[in-house]
Amino acid sequence: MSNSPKAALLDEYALVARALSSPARLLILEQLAQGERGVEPLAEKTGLTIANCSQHLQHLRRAGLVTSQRAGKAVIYRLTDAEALRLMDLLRVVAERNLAEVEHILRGLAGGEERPEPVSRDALARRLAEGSVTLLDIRPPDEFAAAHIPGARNATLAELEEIIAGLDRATEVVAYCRGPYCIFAHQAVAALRKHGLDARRMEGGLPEWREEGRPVLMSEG
Amino acid sequence: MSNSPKAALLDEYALVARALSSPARLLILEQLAQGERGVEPLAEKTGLTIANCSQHLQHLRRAGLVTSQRAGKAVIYRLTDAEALRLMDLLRVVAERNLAEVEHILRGLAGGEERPEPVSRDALARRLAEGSVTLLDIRPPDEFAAAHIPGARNATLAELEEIIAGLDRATEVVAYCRGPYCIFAHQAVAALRKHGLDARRMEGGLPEWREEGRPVLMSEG
DNA sequence: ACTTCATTCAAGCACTTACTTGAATGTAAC
DNA sequence: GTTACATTCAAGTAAGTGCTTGAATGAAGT
Repeated sequence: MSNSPKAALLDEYALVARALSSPARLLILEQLAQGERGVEPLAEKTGLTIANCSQHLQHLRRAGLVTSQRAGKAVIYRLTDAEALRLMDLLRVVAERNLAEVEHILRGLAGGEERPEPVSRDALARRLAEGSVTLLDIRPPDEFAAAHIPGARNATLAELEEIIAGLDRATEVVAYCRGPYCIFAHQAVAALRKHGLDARRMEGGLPEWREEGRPVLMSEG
Repeated sequence: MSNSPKAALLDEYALVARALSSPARLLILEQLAQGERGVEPLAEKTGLTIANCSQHLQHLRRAGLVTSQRAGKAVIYRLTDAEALRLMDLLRVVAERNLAEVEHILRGLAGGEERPEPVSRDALARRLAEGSVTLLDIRPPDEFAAAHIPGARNATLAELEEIIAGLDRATEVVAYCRGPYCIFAHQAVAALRKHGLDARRMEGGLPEWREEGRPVLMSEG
């Protein structure tokens, strides 16, 4: 029934899935989804040792999900293409739809607040154009500096409490963060709603926004 | 940086990917993509022992990719939703795009023949309506009997050589099979082209055709 | 209740994977 | 060339995975 070439193909497909089957590698992919990175920055952001991070990166490269390129002493990794991003997102979608545990965790993140539907990127773009929305970028300042959506205001979760008082309570707040696997926006929305503000998440994150060719402010180039 | 709920979410996403990271489970999913099945038929089709197959199925169920349901003494498994199908297909797309090994295997399947672009399901549907195409279903007879595209003629690879002589050489032949991971159609197209016929594969397989709501002839219901 | 049958569970084995540590590679600057 | 630095390699250990075997569950029919 299954001759050799079929088995060989399945091995390759399974290899791709296997590359996605480690939480550490998903963390790395989340970082790479935001932009290309060297090994050391990736290791620092993900909390892995450098050697371990390098091994994971090679695993991802073997699976075709990332590519690497030397730049002087450093090796720069990046996602191979947008399909990698889609694969990451689809994993999340399947898990959110079908796994009760995920639903439970997301409810916990909302901290008792209701969990409104996210705002589509299309809708957000329209409302940004007409100025009828406050956009918050809930990521570390260095990532905000590297790239963010024009018009967004940067705030970490820690800073959020301080700036809430200064926000216009009449306009809706939309929060976004790294993307597929980032929970900052979830937590920010919960905090904002706890203070009575009308807050929602943007659907997806910065990588998806950029992938669609929408405007992004970048630090270099 | 990564607090506990985030790690818990990543564990769940990784669990989904892990479920897809075994060739045996991909084989099972390929079967389930065609329709719901009990454990024993799945074990037989995939060449796994029943106990082993059952374990794989439970792995897939924990990942939310399949659901089960008792029917008398038997337990019927099926794909949870169309997202599972998309995930399977995206795995294949990434592998075909980025892994040289996959390209190599597919060239080998073509047996030296050129490898034409597949026919889109839309185009095939139109040409079926106007009768300008010969449609071949390259699957085992039992699977053909269970469900197939109206107007298709069933032929296994073994039978193909015999029927080639009887085919109208003026009309293009389109072959399809199980879907994402099935190579029967690839091999059939190579054999047909070797005999000088104008043959191409249908894009995807029966599961994708059915998923789009196109007509399917089924044995029961 | 007993038997039959499909499926699942549990234990054991060979094999693989993730992470750590320390050495090796390769590039750039002096 | 020597030194410094980023990354990769290699070896070792603990934990996990896939498959097999044989027993256990649970539903149907007698």
